Order: sequence, then structure tokens, then C-alpha cells
Amino acid sequence: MCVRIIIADDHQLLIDGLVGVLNEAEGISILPSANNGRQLLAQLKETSADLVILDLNMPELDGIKTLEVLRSQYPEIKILVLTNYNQPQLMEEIKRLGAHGYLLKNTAADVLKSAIYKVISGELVFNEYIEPTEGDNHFFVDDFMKKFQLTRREVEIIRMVAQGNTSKEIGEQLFVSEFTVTTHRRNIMRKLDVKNLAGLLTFARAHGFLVET
Amino acid sequence: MCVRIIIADDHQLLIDGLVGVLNEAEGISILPSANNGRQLLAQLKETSADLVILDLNMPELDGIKTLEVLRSQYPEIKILVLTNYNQPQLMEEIKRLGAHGYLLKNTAADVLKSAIYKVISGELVFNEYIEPTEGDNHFFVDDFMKKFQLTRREVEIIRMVAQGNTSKEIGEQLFVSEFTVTTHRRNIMRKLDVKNLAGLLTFARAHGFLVET
DNA sequence: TAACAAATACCTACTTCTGAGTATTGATCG
DNA sequence: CGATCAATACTCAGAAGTAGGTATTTGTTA
Repeated sequence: MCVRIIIADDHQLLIDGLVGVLNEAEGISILPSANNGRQLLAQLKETSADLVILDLNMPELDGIKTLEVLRSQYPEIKILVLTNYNQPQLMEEIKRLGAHGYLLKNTAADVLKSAIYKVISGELVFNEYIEPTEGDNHFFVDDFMKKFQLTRREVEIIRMVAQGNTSKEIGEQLFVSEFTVTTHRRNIMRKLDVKNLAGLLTFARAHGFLVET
Repeated sequence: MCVRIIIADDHQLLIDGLVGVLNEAEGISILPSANNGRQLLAQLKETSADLVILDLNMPELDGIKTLEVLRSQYPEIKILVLTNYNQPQLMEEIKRLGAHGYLLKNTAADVLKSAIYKVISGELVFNEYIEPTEGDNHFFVDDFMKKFQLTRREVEIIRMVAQGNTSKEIGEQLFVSEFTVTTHRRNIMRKLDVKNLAGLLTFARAHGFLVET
């Protein structure tokens, strides 16, 4: 008895990694991999499989759509979603759509292996949402501050703005006048050279300032 | 002559993959890997290396800070940055900070290998920014539309809003009145149940609607 | 064909943001 | 001590967004 696995992921390096890791494992055989959903489905018409390791963010045919097709056309195939998106809502959605497991890409190889065995034996593997650690959130922030000469207060306000607060609300929360917040905002816009809120948010995000894991 | 490489990445699966791929390559030996910048620096005190493969988004000590330390303390070590961030500004920044190469994680294994050889022989490897393909952007969009009953026009407008356009500008680009755009925006806010622009953007992003690679 | 959804367009009223100018206080640093 | 920066606070004016209502046209579908 050998579990036949197909991997669908647009990151070839990750596929190579998985293949290397899983090939050594007991009772697992890896079928040729796919780089998007379309390739995966084409492949399933040729060879059948027991389990699909599925990335969500793929070109051509993305993971969610692929998942739906798999569930309706190949209900007997187990699906293990492997993604970078650490969002509880998304995990719930994936669970609802009938996947059998949801793992993050920073999972250790042996956790992945045991997840595979669990899923094959009928268990579901949906881990708890992991709060991003302090370290993660620091990421580029210091760099960001240095580069654009932002002060600590300004960084704080960018965060609150991004969370949908108005200047008045921010003022109330920080116990300062809304005019003060407005002044800070103006300075931020000038320093970052953006002309409106959307620009500010996009910019902050593009520079790794607001990171979602 | 063997190139000694240390990999620093918090994604253990990727490390395993790299090790598997590179171990087979000619003239490359992989030293024990690190899961963050701090570990990497600790390791360099013990063993020296010729090249470091560096992820940017790591806990404890992120890639940029690690890069700076490496350049000042170990100027003879080559640095190949391997990341998911497909942003020209970031790549420029990394280049400026003295790295020798910048690759995306969806690179094929042999491209990575040849990049390693190039960097070791003194070349810099900074590829062009790759425009995300249509396929990439589709990602969750259809799902998003279905879930929140958004129309095609509304989705189009969310995108343009996110890019920092005002209603008037959007109207001009779509050859419709700014009032029409305003109406669409109002409907979008109602459907998504958010109260302002920041909320809209945050929401759209949290649901994978606006993906940056 | 009747019903409906989608896209279009306008109005009024109010809130919020943006840009420009000005000023005070406290901390830090040479 | 004097200079500078960060944080605070205010005013005025104009631009943009938000909330409500209403209405026409077009295309699709029951």
C-alpha cells in the first residue's frame, strides 16, 4: 500500500523540496507535479491519485477553484492545502469547501508527513490560527522609518489609519486633538510623497510595513 | 574547490527543498541552515561560508538587517536574496545594500543553481521585475465576487480605488460620470459592510482580493 | 413580454481629508 | 546656551468621500 500524491504549486523550488522530503518517507510515492490547477486536472485524467497537496495562489486556475472542481469530480481524493496565508477566515472557507487539511508553508517536514498520514486515515488537519509573533511584525518597520524619516508617532498613526480609523477617532484613542492627528497625517503624506489615503496604504504595504502572514 | 553555502529561511520546507536540489549539484556543499538572522550570524562565528542564501521575511532578525550586518562584518561572503516579494523598489534597495543577487521563490531549481555559480564567479544577478500575469490576479476574485454579490463593474472600481484614484479620475478613465462611480462605491461599501476607504482596502486585502506577489 | 439586475446619472447634505500657514512646549545634542 | 526636532494645537479653504433618495437605459432571463 502506497499513498500516491500529486503536488500542485507554482513554486518549483517548493515542489522540489517536497519531493525530496516525501520520497524518503514510508509508503509515499510522488506522481509528477503540476504548476497550476489546470495542469493538475489534466493530470488526474491520466493517472489517479490518493492525495493532492494544493497551493492556493496559482496562475491559470487558482487553488480555490481547483478545490471546488476536485471535490465535485473526484470526491475520493484527499486534499491538503498548503499555503502562506495565515488567515482564520480563509481556513474556515477552505474547510467549508471540503478540503481535508490546511497547513502553512513554514511547517516542518515531519509535521507535513504526519498530516499526510492523518488525512489518509480519515482525519482532518486544521491547525489553530497562529498569531504572528512580535518579530514578524517588526519586519521592515525600522527600515521603513529610517528610509522615510518617519517618527514613532507617525508610524503609530499610519497603523491606525490603515485600520480604518478617522483622524477624530485616532485622536480620541491617543488622547490628543484631532488637529494633531491631522498634522501628523499631513507630514506623513509629504514624507512618503503620496496624495491620498489609498496611496498611503498601498505604499506602506508595498514596503512591507503592514504585513499579513 | 567546493562552494560552502548556508541557507537562512524560516520556511523549513523550502530549506529542505533547497538542500535536496543543491546537494546533487557539482561543487556545492550545504552547511547547516538557519531559521532566522540571529541563528545565521551565530553560525558564521563557528564555520565560515562562501555564500549565504537569504530570505527577507524572518522572525528574530529580518533579512534586511541581517544583510547589513553581513556586508559590514563579512564583506567577502556572497549574498543571494531569495524572497517572495516581487517589487522593483525592494530589489533596488537590496542591491544598494550590497547583496549579490535577488531571486524570487518561484524560480526554477536550475536557474537558482546557475545564479549561484554566477554570483560565486563575481557576477551580480538581479533579474527584471516580472509583471504579475493575469492569472495571478484572478486568484480569489471570482470567489470574492460570488461571496459578496459584487458585479464586475464594482470589482473593477475597487481595484482603481485601491490604486489611489479618486472617483472623478476613475470616471474619466472609464468614460462615465463621477456620480456613477460614487454610486458604485456606495453600493460596494454597503455590500462589504465597511464604513470608509481604509476599511474597504483592508477588507479587500484580507480576503485575497488584492494580491501583491 | 414582464421582471429583474446592472450600469448609468443626478441632487442634497454632511463628514472627512488635504494643503497651507502658524505657534507652543519639551527633549536632546553640540 | 542655542539650535533643532518631535509632538502638540489651531484656523481657513477647498477637495473628496459618505449617506440618502430618485430615475433612466440596457440586457438577460423567467
